[in-house]
Amino acid sequence: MPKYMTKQRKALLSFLSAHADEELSARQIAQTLSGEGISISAVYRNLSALEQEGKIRRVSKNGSREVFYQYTDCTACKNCLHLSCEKCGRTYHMNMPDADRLVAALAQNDEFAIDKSATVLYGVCKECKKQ
Amino acid sequence: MPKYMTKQRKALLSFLSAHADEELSARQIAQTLSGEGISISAVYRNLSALEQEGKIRRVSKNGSREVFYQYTDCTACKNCLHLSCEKCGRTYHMNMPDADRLVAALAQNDEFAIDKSATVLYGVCKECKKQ
DNA sequence: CTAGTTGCAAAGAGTTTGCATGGCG
DNA sequence: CGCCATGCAAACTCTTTGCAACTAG
Repeated sequence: MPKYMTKQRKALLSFLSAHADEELSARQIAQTLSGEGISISAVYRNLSALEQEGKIRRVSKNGSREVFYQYTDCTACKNCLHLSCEKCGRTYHMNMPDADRLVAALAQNDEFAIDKSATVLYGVCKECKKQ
Repeated sequence: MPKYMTKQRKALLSFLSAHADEELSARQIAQTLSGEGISISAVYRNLSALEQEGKIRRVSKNGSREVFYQYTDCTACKNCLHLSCEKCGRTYHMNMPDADRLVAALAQNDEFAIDKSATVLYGVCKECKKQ
């Protein structure tokens, strides 16, 4: 819950919104914004704050220790599945009817109750498949 | 590809096979086996070797930097989806027909080609749901 | 015997934290 | 002006690596 709008936070927010739904590492962000005069610790502190506010999602690939951040209003999609493209790194939000159909199918066959908010499906998206 | 069967490797393998499909951290393993006279570096080196041999899977929850290891022959299930129970931490291997049906359904609706080997579905398993 | 393994300690990478300084409101 | 946020450097955690000593085959 930030109280002041510092120039560092402003720079971070503007950078993030210009790269919505992309996977960015803290290093990547700090490096790009180094010209704006923001330190790596300020980046981390602001990312944590944004995460707590629900404006950002932390993501990581299975089995990897690398963590990325995504500017995505996650309060808006508590009930949808996420698809992550391995080529471009973009996250797609699966609309609820489709998600529910998929989840229901699985519940029926394997008696496994999927947690939609924790699950991410990896693959290749429509756009990247074309190329 | 290990050449010698040292007492350390023996202890590690016996511990792992006693906890097949469970998620274990390197620390956890090293701590439990400290009585057997195995150092943390030997644990890491052996885990890496086992991973390369395909006898172990590295897993991590989305958004977390914590990595766990699972004694699971992953060469056997290159073509099946994995279900991970958030309660007991066990991994279930979804049989291929079901997995393919799910993947096909998604490909049709959203034109997204799922990568089965990279995807893990999180939720609660049959057993844990009962309790 | 001799090459693969181990233990230790040092080196790394990524992230967090304490504290004095600086700036938003 | 007062409190919040920043920068810096130190601390931390997890993992990897170099090297000499040890040991399985």
